[in-house]
Amino acid sequence: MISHVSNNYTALQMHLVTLMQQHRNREAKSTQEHEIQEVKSEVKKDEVVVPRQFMELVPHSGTAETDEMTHPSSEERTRSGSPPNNVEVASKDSIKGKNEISQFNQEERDGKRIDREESPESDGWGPNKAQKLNPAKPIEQSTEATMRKARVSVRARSEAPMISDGCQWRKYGQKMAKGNPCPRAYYRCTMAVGCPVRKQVQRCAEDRTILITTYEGNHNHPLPPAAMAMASTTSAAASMLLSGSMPSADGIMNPNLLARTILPSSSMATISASAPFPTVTLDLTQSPNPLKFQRPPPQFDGPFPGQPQNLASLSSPQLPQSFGQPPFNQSKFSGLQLSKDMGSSQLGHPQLQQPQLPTLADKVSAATAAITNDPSFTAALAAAITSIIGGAHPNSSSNTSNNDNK
DNA sequence: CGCATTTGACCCGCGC
DNA sequence: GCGCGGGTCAAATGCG
Repeated sequence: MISHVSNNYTALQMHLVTLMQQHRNREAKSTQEHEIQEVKSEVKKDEVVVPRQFMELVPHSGTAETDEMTHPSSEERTRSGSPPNNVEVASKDSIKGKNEISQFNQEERDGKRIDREESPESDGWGPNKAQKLNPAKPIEQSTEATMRKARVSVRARSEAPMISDGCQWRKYGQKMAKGNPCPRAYYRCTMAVGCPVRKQVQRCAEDRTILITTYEGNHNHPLPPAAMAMASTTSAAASMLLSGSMPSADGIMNPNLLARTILPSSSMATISASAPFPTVTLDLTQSPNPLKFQRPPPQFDGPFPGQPQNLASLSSPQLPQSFGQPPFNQSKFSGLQLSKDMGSSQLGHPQLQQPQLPTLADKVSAATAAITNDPSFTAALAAAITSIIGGAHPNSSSNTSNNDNK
């Protein structure tokens, strides 16, 4: 049934894109007789709905990260390297509440942002310091803070005090969090001087075997393969969340809607925008529970009951990519249903599962891809999970990630 | 001795 | 304005 729904949904998307393109062509012809401003407004409208988000999301995929690996220093500085930085541009505009962005403007602001962000980083990580340094730009600062606060949280069962994720971390603080008898530990990345990435590690209050690791920020240095998976997840997640927060007449995407979209079907990846900071949660603690598949399919009865078209518009920017592989989505999606209860067993024996059966990462990727049609996000999710599950196998991690990208 | 960790102090935002 | 909680700093401490 889910495959059927997915089929219909895909067909609907294709139809929508076709209509939009026809509409656009017609407008382009007819507006030759109209005023130039009218033409501009149409074009802008289209840019906001389709190419803009496409432009933001695509570079955040694994390929962008790979570029960083091969050209770490110079590339990083010119285009700032860290995907959510682009997101910041989007959210900045979202706060300003204007849909007047063009690609040119975006580049221009990107340049400004680099200059802004470089100084606080070289000065240390403190957002407080950053705020003190630039007291004259409250709006942009708050947006920047929002960008930086986009987080990826990973829940996994582990007896160890910290999950090995390929990076080097230094503990810089520990606090007792309210409502949790277990202390929360604060770490920052020490693989490069001035790397802004931080993470928090805390045990779940309800189940202390569950370790909750929350990542924040983007690395400013090349990463080992195992660490890259997690980093790309952070980037893609932040990208997804914040690009979805931008306003438009069509309501491109709402994180709450997205959360409702992903949650009921996979129960593995959830997105929360209601938290103090937008957070993606990867839940790797799911115990086998076949009954979950008895649940009804996702119902879009969320906070936006009258706007099912939001879902279509959110996915449409990725259509050119996702349309190239509908069989991929569908087949893997059904694979998820068949073998989801392998999730916990794979945690213990990742290497045994790969040759014959789809990996857990494949399944999550397929599930989220089928729903979101966002290749960069789903690939990153899959890579992250592979990274965690196969923490001792960085090669398999990167391979799986690459395969997912393909 | 150098580095990492610990831990109390401090800062800041937010709600009342 | 005040208190609270989250997050960070930095001196003290521990460890190899």
